[in-house]
Amino acid sequence: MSYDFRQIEDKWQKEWAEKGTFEAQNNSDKPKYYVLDMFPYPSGAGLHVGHPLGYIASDIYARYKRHKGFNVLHPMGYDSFGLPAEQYAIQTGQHPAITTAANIKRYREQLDKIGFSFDWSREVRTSDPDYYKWTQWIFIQLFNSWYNKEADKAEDIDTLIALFEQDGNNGVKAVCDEDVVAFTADQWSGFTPKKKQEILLQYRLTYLAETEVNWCPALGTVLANDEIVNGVSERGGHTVIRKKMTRWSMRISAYAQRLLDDLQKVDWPQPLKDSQVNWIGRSEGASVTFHTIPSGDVKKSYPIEVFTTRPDTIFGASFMTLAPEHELVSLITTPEQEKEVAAYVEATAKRSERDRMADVKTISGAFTGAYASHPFTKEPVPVWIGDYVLAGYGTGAVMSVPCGDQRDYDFAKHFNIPIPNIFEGIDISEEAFADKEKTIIANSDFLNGLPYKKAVKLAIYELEKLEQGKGKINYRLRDAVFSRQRYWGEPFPVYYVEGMPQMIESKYLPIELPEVEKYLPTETGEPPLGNATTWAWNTVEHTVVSNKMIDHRTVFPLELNTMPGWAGSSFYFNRYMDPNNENEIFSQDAINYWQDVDLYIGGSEHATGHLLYSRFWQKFLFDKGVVPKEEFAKKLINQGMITGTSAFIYRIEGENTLVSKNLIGDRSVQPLHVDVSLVNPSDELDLVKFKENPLYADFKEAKFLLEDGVYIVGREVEKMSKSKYNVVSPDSICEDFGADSLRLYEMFLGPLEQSKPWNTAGITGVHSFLKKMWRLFHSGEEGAFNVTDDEATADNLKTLHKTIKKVEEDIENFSFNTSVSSFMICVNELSSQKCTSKSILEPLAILVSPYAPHIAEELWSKLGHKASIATAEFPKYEGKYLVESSKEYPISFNGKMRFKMELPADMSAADIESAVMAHKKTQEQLQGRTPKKVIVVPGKIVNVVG
RNA sequence: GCUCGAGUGGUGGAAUUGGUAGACACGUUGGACUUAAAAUCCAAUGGACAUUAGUCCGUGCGGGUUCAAGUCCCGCCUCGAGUACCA
Repeated sequence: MSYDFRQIEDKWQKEWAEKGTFEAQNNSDKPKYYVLDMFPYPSGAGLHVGHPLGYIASDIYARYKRHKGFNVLHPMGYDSFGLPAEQYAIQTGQHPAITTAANIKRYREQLDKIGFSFDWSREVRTSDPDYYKWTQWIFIQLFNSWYNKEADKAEDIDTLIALFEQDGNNGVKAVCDEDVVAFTADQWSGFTPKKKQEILLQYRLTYLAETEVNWCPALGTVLANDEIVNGVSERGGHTVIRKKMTRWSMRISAYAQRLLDDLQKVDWPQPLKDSQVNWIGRSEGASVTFHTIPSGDVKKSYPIEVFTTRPDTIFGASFMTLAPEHELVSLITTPEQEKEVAAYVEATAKRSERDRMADVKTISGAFTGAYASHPFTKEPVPVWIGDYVLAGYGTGAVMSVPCGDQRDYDFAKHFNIPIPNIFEGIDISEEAFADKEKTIIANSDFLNGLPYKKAVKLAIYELEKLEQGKGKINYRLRDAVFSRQRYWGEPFPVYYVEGMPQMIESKYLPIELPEVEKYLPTETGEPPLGNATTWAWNTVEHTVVSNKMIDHRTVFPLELNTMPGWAGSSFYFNRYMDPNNENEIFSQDAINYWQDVDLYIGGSEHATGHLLYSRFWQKFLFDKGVVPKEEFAKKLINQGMITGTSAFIYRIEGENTLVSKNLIGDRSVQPLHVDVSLVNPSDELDLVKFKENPLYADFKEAKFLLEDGVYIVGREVEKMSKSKYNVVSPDSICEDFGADSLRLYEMFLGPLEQSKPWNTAGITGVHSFLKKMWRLFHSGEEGAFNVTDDEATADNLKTLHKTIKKVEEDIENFSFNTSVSSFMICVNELSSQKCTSKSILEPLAILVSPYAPHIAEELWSKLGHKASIATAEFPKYEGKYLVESSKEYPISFNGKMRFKMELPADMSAADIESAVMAHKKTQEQLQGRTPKKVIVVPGKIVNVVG
């Protein structure tokens, strides 16, 4: 019987499922280990061979840890809310829940075929009401919390109310809206309930705010910054414009510093940490307030607050620049400048974000006619507006120091604004000087002669004395918009009374998504949930009205937006610990046992989205005492992307003729994607199948220009995608070579973290390794199972232990590719040694089992074991079998102090030692000195360092 | 522009901490077994000269440190990823 992978794989996959082999217990004497994959969005296209790469790696590690005696949690689920299902619903009327369920079924079938050791009893789906009940619950917790800067943590909103009652908001150090108004305890108690709610909303960790949002008209929805790439929507590439809307926001900015600091606590890839650091964008400096000088036309003085990282250069500030959107622009502009300013503001508003970013070189701006008084010199400083100042960063206004900042310099040159030099011994006639380290300040009153750091300190000190500034740390990280005008997302547990948001009590959760007739926004521009009016009323009736006295005529009673895609994925890793708990998000026992994720594997594209939001929610839940760890994942690995290798045919322009790649010459041709399944590994197109394929009906009558009778296609590496016809599905690989071959091959392809193109050609290598391994256990014409109790030879043991050592090291270092090589060497050696010893083959099966679990399991059972190989003990490495030796040799001396020495055969470690000593002596005679260091390279050579 | 990362045979990639460069695999060539093919097995496979031994050159380029450099240092080149008027 030969290696029948189909039969073996079917058998064991069934067995694992039936016996629940991989179900983890929430308590155990064994140490715990939590291995997690980023759960997928179940798209309609199914899996291609690129998707399982990370899953295979994590599965190998999970299986390895089980062999090492750990109680392993290795779950899988689906991030099943999302835009594609909704857009499909808009087009076809098919309910997203139905398409999503179908897609999940397909995903599950595909995943099962690969033989993963997932604990499916813990599956979660973010679109499942039993799951999003807890997404809604966390939202309520966030609403009922504020961020206490003094304690540096989130606290219950009641503690804030207590503070207000005691002493107003004087002395309350909170992260809150910028425009909170001061009030006393007396004033607080005098406020109407509505007024109190308005104030509290400015402190809550999730709050309603009228913000400028990224509105995508084509998708009819709001997008987060990270959903926009190069000014267009990530999905679909549609135009995005700025628009003011009332949205829910998450006060993630409260956690900016902790999100930054705690990166040191986690073992995550440096590039990923770098991009989070960059995204958070901490910069230290000062906020400085300039006051405008009243004039005949504008009688009032307005304070303009700016943020600068260079307060030391304040004496070089020769003008100020506001973002065109800045709220003071209309207030301070003088009548004679009004026309010009209005025209400029309108022009920038028209330009999309994309245009503005694409063209950063063109300098534009307008003078407002206003002047502000310099804090120290009291000289008038002209106030300009310019689109190089961004409304969304800092205060949307800058003090412009042309001698120290290239953008200010260019602006000043363009508009003929003076460029005073405040740097000692620096020529600024050509460009600005921005080197902090070489800065010595001049022409700056009390700052003269000081270097950068000292000047910054003194400038801030003096500004504080004038009450016109203070040291400040600014973050680029903005609060995250949390509302989407979509159907297929979590509904908010929110209703409104007199326009103020109220939380529905937790006991009524989940607030389930209603059925709607249409998945588009309503005709009045409300979100899709606005189509479900009975739902809205019934929900309020059921959860609120029957319990409280609420006026039925309150305007729209329920929140009609839904939550964004990242809501459900920001805590799922914790829910896996106790996924079927109906009463709690998870039991304290479960979370205290599993604690956090030990190994998390997923793509780097989530660096500033999912991974940042998840850290934020984890920190919040930590503050509230819900989770015991402040970071949710100790170690993280980014697997690389497997790209596709597209194939091209070439049609001669204007003719129905297809020309083989190498015959194109200087003909003008149109390259067309051709399905990669029609091309063999030698790049030859299968002309028969090609002509039969209805996709290529246009070419039925086409002429072919062939080389040596075959059509050679062109190749190019691209992202795997249906539209490029370069998708290779794992199912076809499993069908042809088996899941074990697929698993081994994906690992063998190259380092896990590296991107690489898929190329099916090489898979025969790993496949024949499996066949060879099978033959170690089976012999004769019929291939009967054949393992003996023979004692292992020294060579056998050496081969085995060498492999144990290598494979163990490789797994610990996540170098899975090289361990596959080790398996091949091991099997080659054992087969040339004709090893049939059970004492060798049994540990070998365990060694291979994380990589090729089906064949290992089969052999394990044939060796007479009743229990699954999954928990068999990983074999121990014994170094004594590894002493290497080889043949005789002459000692040579090449004049460069390098000596080669081959060691005699059958030498023990002690013999090698004495040979080295003898060698040292020889060298002493030759050189007249003793070598300091001797290095033995296993096998053949001794190098002596003199 | 800035920040990371990477450049090794025909190809994917090995190379422990500075210690035999090219493991392992694909591909190619030759051979065995076959009527034949497939499968399997064996051998060769960085380049050049020599074909018996052998010698020289070789890890993007140019320098340097070292007995010894793919690996460390300095200066370049190329490619990839992320990010970008962030004051």
